[in-house]
Amino acid sequence: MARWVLHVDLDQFIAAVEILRRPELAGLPVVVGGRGDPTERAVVSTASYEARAFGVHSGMPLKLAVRKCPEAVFLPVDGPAYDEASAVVMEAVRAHPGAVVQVLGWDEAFVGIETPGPDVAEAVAHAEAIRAEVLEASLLHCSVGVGDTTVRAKIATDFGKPRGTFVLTRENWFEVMGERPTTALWGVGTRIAARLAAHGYDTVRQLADASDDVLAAEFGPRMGPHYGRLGRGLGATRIDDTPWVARAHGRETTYQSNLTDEGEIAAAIGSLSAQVVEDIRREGRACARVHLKVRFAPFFTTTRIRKLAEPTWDAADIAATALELLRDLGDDRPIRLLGVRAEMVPPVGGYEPPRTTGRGGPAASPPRD
DNA sequence: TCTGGGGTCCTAGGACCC
DNA sequence: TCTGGGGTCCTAGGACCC
Repeated sequence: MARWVLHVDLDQFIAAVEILRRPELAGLPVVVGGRGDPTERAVVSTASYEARAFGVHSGMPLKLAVRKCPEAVFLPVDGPAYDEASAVVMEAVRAHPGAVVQVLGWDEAFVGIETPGPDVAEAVAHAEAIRAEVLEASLLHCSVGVGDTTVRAKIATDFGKPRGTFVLTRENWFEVMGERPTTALWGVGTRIAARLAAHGYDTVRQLADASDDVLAAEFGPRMGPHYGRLGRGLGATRIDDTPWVARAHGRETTYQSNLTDEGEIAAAIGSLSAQVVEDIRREGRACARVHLKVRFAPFFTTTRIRKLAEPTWDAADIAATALELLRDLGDDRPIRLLGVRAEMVPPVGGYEPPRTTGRGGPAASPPRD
């Protein structure tokens, strides 16, 4: 018997959902982001493959996207539509025989599979079946990475895109990844890569061979060795389908014109706090700590945290604490962005694994003792 | 070009207690 | 006068992912 990790990832998910309900957009460059107005301060959530051919990609300001591709169709983000499509997809994945499913976001999930024999072809057969089942249920195409760890499966998916399957295991890890830059790893961004490069670790293979002592001295006793393991493709081999429990909910808004007026700022914090309270009420857990995030013009962002004397459900308490945090900053530059986050009282007994799911979260977290 | 909005986790250092 | 070592709690800040 062998254990495999599959990573299922929908192709251009958000754009695909939009094209599904507006078939006349098929084959056109489609860019989804913000309110769909490329003159506003907002960024691209997803671009269709046709738009990507013009150099448009996720995270790019809409203002830049429209320059790169003036003929693109710009659409607003419609979260509820993606929630609905995602639910259909995940239901199809969960229905696959033997699948243990850990959802990572709207458009991706890990699937644990056990096969009778050791041959990876058996895992690939599951991957192909899941792709067909997802397509049948949702009319959406996906790609699947097959691996012997979460890290390898996750990275494999990119090589399978679009509409394909790719296998990445101990057997071909270094052959495929060894000479690639460390940023090709899930969990290594440009900052970490720069610090690794300062020690002479530029490629995945160099990181894999790095000394744990050097890594620990640079990144700490937990994260250092963790990066070494990433370089070797190591990660979880077993998928945990424990439902994810939110730690916090937050709301933030980038204002089309900067805020300077005190009353305007207080009103903005009040509105954000009210939205946050709606979200934590749905969870049934009170707010224990308030986080304030502020981006001052031109582009300086900072956050502050304050624990509340007593957990609260009251938006006015949260707003008052957020305003206090802002006042304590003593910075009166114009504000581009405000965010209020409510960190919730942990459930009795603390949080169960998995810790790294929900939308976002550090990709492959180091193991905890 | 001008940088969203939703998240999670790690590290470091200070305060405080024993 | 000089001041250990362990533990916990808290905040600030950084990093990453989708």
